[in-house]
Amino acid sequence: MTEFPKTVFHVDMDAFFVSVEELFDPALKGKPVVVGGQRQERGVVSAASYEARKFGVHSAMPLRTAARLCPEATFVDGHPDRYREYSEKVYRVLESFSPQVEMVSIDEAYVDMTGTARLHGPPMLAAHKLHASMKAQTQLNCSIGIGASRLIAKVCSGKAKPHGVFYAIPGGEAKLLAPLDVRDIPGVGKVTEQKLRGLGIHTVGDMATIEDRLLERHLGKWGLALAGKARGEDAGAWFAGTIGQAEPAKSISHEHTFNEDTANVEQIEATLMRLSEMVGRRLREHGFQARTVQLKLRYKDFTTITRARTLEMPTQLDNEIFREIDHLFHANWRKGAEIRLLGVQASSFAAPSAQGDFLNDGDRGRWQQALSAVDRVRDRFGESSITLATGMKGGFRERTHENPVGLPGKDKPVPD
DNA sequence: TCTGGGGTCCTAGGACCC
DNA sequence: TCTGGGGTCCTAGGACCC
Repeated sequence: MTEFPKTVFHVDMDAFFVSVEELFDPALKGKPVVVGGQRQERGVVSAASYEARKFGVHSAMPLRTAARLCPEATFVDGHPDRYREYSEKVYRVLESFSPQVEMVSIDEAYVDMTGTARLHGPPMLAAHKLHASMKAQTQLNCSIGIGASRLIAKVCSGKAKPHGVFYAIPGGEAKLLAPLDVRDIPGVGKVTEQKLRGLGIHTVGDMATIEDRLLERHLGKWGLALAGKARGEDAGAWFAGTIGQAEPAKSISHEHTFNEDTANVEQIEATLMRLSEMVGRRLREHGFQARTVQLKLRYKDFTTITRARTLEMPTQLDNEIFREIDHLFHANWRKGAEIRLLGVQASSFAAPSAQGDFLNDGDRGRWQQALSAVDRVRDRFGESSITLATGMKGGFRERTHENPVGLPGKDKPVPD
């Protein structure tokens, strides 16, 4: 048996959000486009077209900054549903090239192409076939990096942008990495970069000359991992590991930044209720029961706290989540202080409990049934068709928008 | 020009148990 | 009796990614 050389593709969609928006509005093509919100809004750029990038606009930049740098840009709200839909199309294309596909984000994936030469030809040929197939089936462009490990492939896809292929021939990894800025290594952010600069380390090559223990002392576990490998030894194994199915989620969260800071308790509680509903809904969708519930609170001055509580009984119910969150809020809010952001997170998922016990559990059972009914209404009429009231004592109080739907109190029948 | 939203992983300290 | 140490759970904060 011949050992096939490990061949990993890192496939990165080009300006993904912008490209998807262009499919829905072809007039955007060739123009500077900023996705993420309107020009005067509080928020940041999710994605910028290559035309907008020429003006210095890039993702994570405040929208208002982008508007100043590029006044002629068209600002577009993001459409997560569209991106998810296209992400699935991308996945299906990749899956037709190899069974080992791992989406690492909505617009990026690792594909293990080891041993596929008979089917798809050598790596460069396979990559060009993938380009063509991607374009034909999704109308989108991607960039492809090829290497003997995830890290090498990832670095290569960066070099391939836009709409190119970059192949690191096995054996040349250390040479490829040496001139790179430390910041190009995934996992090295602003803070780590500054620490490294303080040690006189600017490139991956510099890193190779530093003693392991020094890196470990300054960067901990991660530093140690970087150290040996920067020398090129075992470079092929950086982040090597099985490429396969995504792991199940470990947490589910929603957060909201107010357009204007607020200390209005009703507005705050309404927001916490809405966030709790969104989290509960997704827990039920996934069949998860969460043991830990966490509140996130960011004040006007950007100081941020999180406060968590682990429950005796895991839950997936909006009202139980909200009860904990509301309690955490009142126990920790500096009363009267203006709030910029609120967040609700659920984590520590328990194995799905015995359904029977749960459903027969009196009050909780009724809530479970009522919320399932709410989920069905939302499936049919949209998210905004129905919402629970805040300050819920006892059963539901109805509060509806355009599409009024009555919710049951706990003694009333559940509608279908 | 103030700084989104949804995630993962790591560190560190305290409680608690053996 | 004057004080060990390992393991696990929980909480809070922070770095980082797209």
